[in-house]
Amino acid sequence: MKLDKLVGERFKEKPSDCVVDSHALMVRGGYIKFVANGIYSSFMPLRRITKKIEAIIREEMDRIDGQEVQFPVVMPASLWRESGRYDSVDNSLCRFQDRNGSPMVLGMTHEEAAVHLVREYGNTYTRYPFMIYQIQTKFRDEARPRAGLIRVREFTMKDAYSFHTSQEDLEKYYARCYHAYERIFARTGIPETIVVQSDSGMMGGKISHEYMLLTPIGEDSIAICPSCGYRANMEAAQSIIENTRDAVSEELTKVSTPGMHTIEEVCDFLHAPAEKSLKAVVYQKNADDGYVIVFIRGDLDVNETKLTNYLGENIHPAVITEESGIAAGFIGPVQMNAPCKPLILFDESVRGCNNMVCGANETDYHFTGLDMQRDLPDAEYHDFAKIIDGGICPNCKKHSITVSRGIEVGNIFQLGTKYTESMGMTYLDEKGESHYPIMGCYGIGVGRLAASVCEAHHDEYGPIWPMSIAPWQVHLCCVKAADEQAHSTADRLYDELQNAGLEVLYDDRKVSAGFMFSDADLLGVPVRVIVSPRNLKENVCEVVTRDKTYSEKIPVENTVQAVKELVEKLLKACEVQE
RNA sequence: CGGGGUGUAGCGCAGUUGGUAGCGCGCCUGCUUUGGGAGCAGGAUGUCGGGGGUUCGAAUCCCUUCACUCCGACCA
Repeated sequence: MKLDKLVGERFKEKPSDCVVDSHALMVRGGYIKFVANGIYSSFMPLRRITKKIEAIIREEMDRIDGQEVQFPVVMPASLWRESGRYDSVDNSLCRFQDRNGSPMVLGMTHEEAAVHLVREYGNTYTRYPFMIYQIQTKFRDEARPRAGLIRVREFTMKDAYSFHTSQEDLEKYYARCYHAYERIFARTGIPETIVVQSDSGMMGGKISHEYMLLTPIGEDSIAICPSCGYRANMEAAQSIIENTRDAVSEELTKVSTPGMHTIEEVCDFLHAPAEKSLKAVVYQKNADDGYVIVFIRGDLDVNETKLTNYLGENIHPAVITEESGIAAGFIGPVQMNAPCKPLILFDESVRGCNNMVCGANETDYHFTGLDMQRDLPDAEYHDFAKIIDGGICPNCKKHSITVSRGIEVGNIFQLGTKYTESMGMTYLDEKGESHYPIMGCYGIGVGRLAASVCEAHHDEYGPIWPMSIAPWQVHLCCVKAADEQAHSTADRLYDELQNAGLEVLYDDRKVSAGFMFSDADLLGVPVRVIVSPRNLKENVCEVVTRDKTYSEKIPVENTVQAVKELVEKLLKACEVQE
């Protein structure tokens, strides 16, 4: 490929709406162009990268006996009504009508299509297990796309669905897929990706894991225990608190706290530490706006995923109205008799505590000396708290938890029978009895993976692509292309490098060296060959790597061989052992 | 969905008593240059996000609408 014919411009200035590096570099480097909110077109360099990523994914899926299929992007609503998701999913599912007025949806995920495809095929136990996968466009009308390709509305995803006749068989296959995913991320250049336990939510599944690339720009928070290796998405991490109880319980006393709404204000005013206060967090159920109040230790936060899972329905932060009778800012568990009849829940962090500060359910008043055992003997406690940095590891019980940010580049999920049951997929076992197959599902966002590799491997000048997914393997620069000898030498090398089976991007534009090198940096090709009159005086070419770990002057006649060996070495470095 | 911000050339931005639409980069032509985004000269590019209003006159003032973006909520 000649660089002067490459469609897509590179430019120097950072677009003002880019806040993460991978986004800015992909726009500046001529990889993507913004089309609409969360929707991008890709130029050739990114297309070449994603094709290589897809090829790696295919190899690994095929290695674990996957069969590549393809589902439609547009599906009839009836298919989604079978699973119940046509009504249950929020408006991130894009619904529309065709010319006949039939309701249709754009595929945001393809469990329904997968079950539909194999519903008849899978009617006998003899055909299990099997896995089908596709690499295809998804559309999710996300509320808030951000960070370039990290979170978009239209994207390419590899999604896989496995079908089993027993939980044991699913688990066995799940382990193979777990391993295949580790290989995929290692081969695409981010072996540092970690696996974390994740929330399986209300999906009916039991176990799920997410593959996270740790980076400050990530959208997920991950609890990690360096001591024992425990790793979990914060949504799923159990919070353990050592409750303290003073030897002497004070009297429950109503005190005036005029205008003190927040925990900080109240605790400052009463000279009490936040750990000795009871915070009320108010939610409403999405379904009927019924109020839910969670009492939690003042210094902790509610993990809304845990709360949603406990309730079995979705919630949102409450709008506290006059009619509800809730005294916002002064809510407490004692003498709570608001007309709206809120559901009262207690977090484990306040179990059995005494001498606590809490609201008195009366504007401008709090109680001191609350004793959970004495004053609220019937309280039931559940884990609703967010795990905190420095918190107790649920596994090894040490105070060792660190919280980091990460990008979710993939997930695997033991789905169970949610879709096979709802969609009526059954098989007959050897005794002639009918059962629902058990499913697993496994996803990887291809574009997000490309952006994540860029995020993990770049410098201020551009991406540094790993050889395994680089848009080209070699970037041939002819500095001072007006010089006849240099140009003819570079032309010859271009042919010879290609004849040696290498993917070459050739820049023979008559531009300044600085301009040429800046473009090369933005394109991030791992090996660069520089031909110039200056080098030719010594009869050499410069061969350097984008990451600057290698820089040699090679005699011109040996250049092709040296470059080929270097490329092979770098390719090999991306491979993983069995 | 809640709260903030921004819309002026491909990109980055300036533009207040309301009076002919500007700068830098990029682009085109020519010459000179050429090892980390070169110099000179000339040139092209705008429904000032859209609609409505006030006014002799609106990028500028008013109303309205749309888009993008950031923080939060949501995320099958």
